[in-house]
Amino acid sequence: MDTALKAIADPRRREILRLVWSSEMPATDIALHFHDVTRSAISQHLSVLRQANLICERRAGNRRLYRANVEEMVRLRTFLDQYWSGGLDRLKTAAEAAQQKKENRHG
Amino acid sequence: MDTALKAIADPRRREILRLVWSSEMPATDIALHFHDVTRSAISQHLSVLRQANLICERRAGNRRLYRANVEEMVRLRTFLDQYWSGGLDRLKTAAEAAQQKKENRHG
DNA sequence: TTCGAATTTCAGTTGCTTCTTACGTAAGCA
DNA sequence: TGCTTACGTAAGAAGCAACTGAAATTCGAA
Repeated sequence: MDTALKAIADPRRREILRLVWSSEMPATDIALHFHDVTRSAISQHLSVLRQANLICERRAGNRRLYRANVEEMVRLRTFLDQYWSGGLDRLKTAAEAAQQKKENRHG
Repeated sequence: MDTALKAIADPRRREILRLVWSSEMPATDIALHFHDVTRSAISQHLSVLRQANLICERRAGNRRLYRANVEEMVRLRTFLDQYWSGGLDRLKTAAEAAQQKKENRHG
């Protein structure tokens, strides 16, 4: 989970995921979207995403087609949601406790 | 936003945020929760979180009290939500397009 | 088999992250 | 004033991350 979080912390990798979310795309096409780095760099980003299990690779002849692993993306979002809602729950509990205290003082 | 994402990509920093989410806590107490690193390391994590605007600092005499910047946390979550829902939207559009194509073929 | 295209992998550089130890500083107390 | 507590900051080690350019791999085509 930590690997995935680190993977999406990079804007280039988020952009790659965006490209391959709704349809698969060959590595070259992905690389063409980035004018400031080499293909090699993109290939390495793809490798990071693959290790984080955030993309799937399919070979078709000469090419390698990538697409986002939506299941894993959803799992990551669930993890984040739980993290946030856990925090908000504690905040709520703390607010209620403070309220209780106040009422006790004034009652 | 990127700074914030990188900040929460670290499990120790997520744990710190969890500690100070619902109530403020002095640096020493925060550090005491971590038995495997020095106080200095925690201080540096706090500095990373502060630069990401994810925590607020308040000085009280000798001490420095930290608490999560909930507004910023919410903003970060919103950003992530938009990222995900953007992806799911594209996925939906792509699925509909594929469906349309299929119907055209068969019609 | 030989060539070219698509793509990864390797080697090397540069810069960032995380950590430790040591030091600096400000507030509070004797 | 001098000591202690609660911190941050500096300096340096070790490891990791992001790149580039060159070499290797793998497939399709001639």
